[in-house]
Amino acid sequence: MENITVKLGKIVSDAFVKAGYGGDSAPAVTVTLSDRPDLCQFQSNSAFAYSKVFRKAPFMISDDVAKVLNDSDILTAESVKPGFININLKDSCILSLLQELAEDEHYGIAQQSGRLVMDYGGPNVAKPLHIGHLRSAIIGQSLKNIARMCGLTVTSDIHLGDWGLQIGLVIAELNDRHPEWNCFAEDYDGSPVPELDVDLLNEVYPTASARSKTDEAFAAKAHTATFELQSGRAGYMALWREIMRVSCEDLKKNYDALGVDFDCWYGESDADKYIPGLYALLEEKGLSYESEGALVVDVAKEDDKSPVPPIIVRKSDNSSIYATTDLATIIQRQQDFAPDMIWYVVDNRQEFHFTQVFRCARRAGLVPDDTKLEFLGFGTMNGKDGKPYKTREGGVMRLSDLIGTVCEAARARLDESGKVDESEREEYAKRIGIAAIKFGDLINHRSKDYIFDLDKFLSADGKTGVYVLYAVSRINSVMAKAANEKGSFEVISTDSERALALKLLSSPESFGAALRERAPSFVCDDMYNLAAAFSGFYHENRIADEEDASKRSTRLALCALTRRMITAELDALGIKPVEKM
RNA sequence: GCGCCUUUAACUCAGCUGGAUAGAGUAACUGCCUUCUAAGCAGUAAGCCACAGGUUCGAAUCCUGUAAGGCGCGCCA
Repeated sequence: MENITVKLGKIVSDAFVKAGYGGDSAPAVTVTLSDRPDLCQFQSNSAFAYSKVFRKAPFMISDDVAKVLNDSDILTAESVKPGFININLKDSCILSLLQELAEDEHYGIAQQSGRLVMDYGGPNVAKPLHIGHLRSAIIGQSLKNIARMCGLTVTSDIHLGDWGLQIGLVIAELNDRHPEWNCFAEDYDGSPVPELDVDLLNEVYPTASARSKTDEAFAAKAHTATFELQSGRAGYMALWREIMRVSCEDLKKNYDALGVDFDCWYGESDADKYIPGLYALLEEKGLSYESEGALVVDVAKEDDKSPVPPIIVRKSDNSSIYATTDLATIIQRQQDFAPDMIWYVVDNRQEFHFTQVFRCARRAGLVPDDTKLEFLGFGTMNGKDGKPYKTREGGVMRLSDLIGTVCEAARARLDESGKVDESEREEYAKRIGIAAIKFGDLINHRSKDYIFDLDKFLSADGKTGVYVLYAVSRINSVMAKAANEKGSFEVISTDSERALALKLLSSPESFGAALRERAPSFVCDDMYNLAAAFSGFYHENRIADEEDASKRSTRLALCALTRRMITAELDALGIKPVEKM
């Protein structure tokens, strides 16, 4: 289905031509939602642009165009000084557009095509998920859903950090503690390695990481272990597989709880087999050379405002580095998926690194020239003091702790209200908690830092995920009262009905905006506004017990369509609604 | 030092390619539950859009500069 402003844009554009303002030099005509809802529903400011080309006062042009537009039987137009064209849809038109929207299988979202690979999540194995991992997961998941709803073919890849120094650190630390383990023997025989558990891993990594900063000998051991692992040392590989088993199981559990999933659970290690080919290609094209013992590729450009140093593709100890695996992964993705775009949903602070990686990939021709490699950076979650969020104890908050705390608050509120059966409260509390967390994050623009306020999440008043779920549960409730009645769009009799209707018609555009800007906040914000429009409508009109049949029928149809649209938006944001609350 | 980002109401943030009176939520203050869920609705108050120039008929929005804060700048990811 065509977006409403696009549809109107064409009509107004035709009117410009009919009014005598055509030709190749004529600017594009645009129609937008009105900035002044008290004056009109939609507006076009194109007469201003036309006045420059046609050397005529804007008002004279808008006047001519409005006259033509008023011949239409679906809208009324008014020319307002200095040159605005104010447009209102006739109610009959609104009603038929609502019907069209209700029948559209894509929720009115304009469809596009393309193949997209998305890289998000990016957790390191052997490290617990903390709130620093939250944004990549939920922004990535949401962008994936949005892209799919817009018609794109998307493959998502978690891109585990499973092949770098962090693994070497864990191996070195375990080796120190348990030198007797079979996997550390030079002549490891392939027998099963000792079983690990996630709590152990979660403790070992931070310890090893801290130790490497002060203990040079230990750091050297970790580097050696990393290199030997990457070289395929059997005992280390066996231990690595055990680390992976334990860690991935735990990661899956955490991502499941968040409602985040991935089509591929590839890691840096899966790119390993493309590394020799990468080195060969770089060598063959004469791009790589040795510098201070490392293998590097120049990626500077003449118009760089500040010097861009060469990218290191192989460390001086011969082991690979994140640039290596990122480049090799591009080869893998090109080979497996031949995407039109690859999106990286990664912390803003990695932008420079990806600039280097993308430039190197271009120089080496790892993907066709028209394949887009995009860095979609996200901002940091800061505490109320504006610094990276820390718990009261000063540590980093575990993701599972955050989810638990917020869900507990939701549970307490459900217990208090008593609207939900005991048997369903736990599940509903989880959904409400996750909704609060996801909405609270996604309402912020992807690329900006934001202040994370746990108290705000717990109170859940106002512009929150809870508000939206509450609106949905009220729709459920009112529709249940008239369950045997289908509803149809017959008549608009109040302003709040019309406001809701117009909001519904414009909602699909938020998906296009979110996709174009690669930012779920557009859908999130629209969803809130739709829920708010519904709340106003709900309070001002009787619905299930309205006596006039046409009004009742229309209002029920509005409820059904609102629920459908909000549900689609919730779905896009990875939020599950609840039946009641 | 160089580069990138941010600066809008007391607080947290919107503000699309420049356009008509700069918008939400929170906090504050008023009203509204014997009628479909008050986790709600309606309203009041609150803004030299960081500062200074410039472009334009018109600037929170574009350009230049200044200030404050954040982030990044070869062998972590």
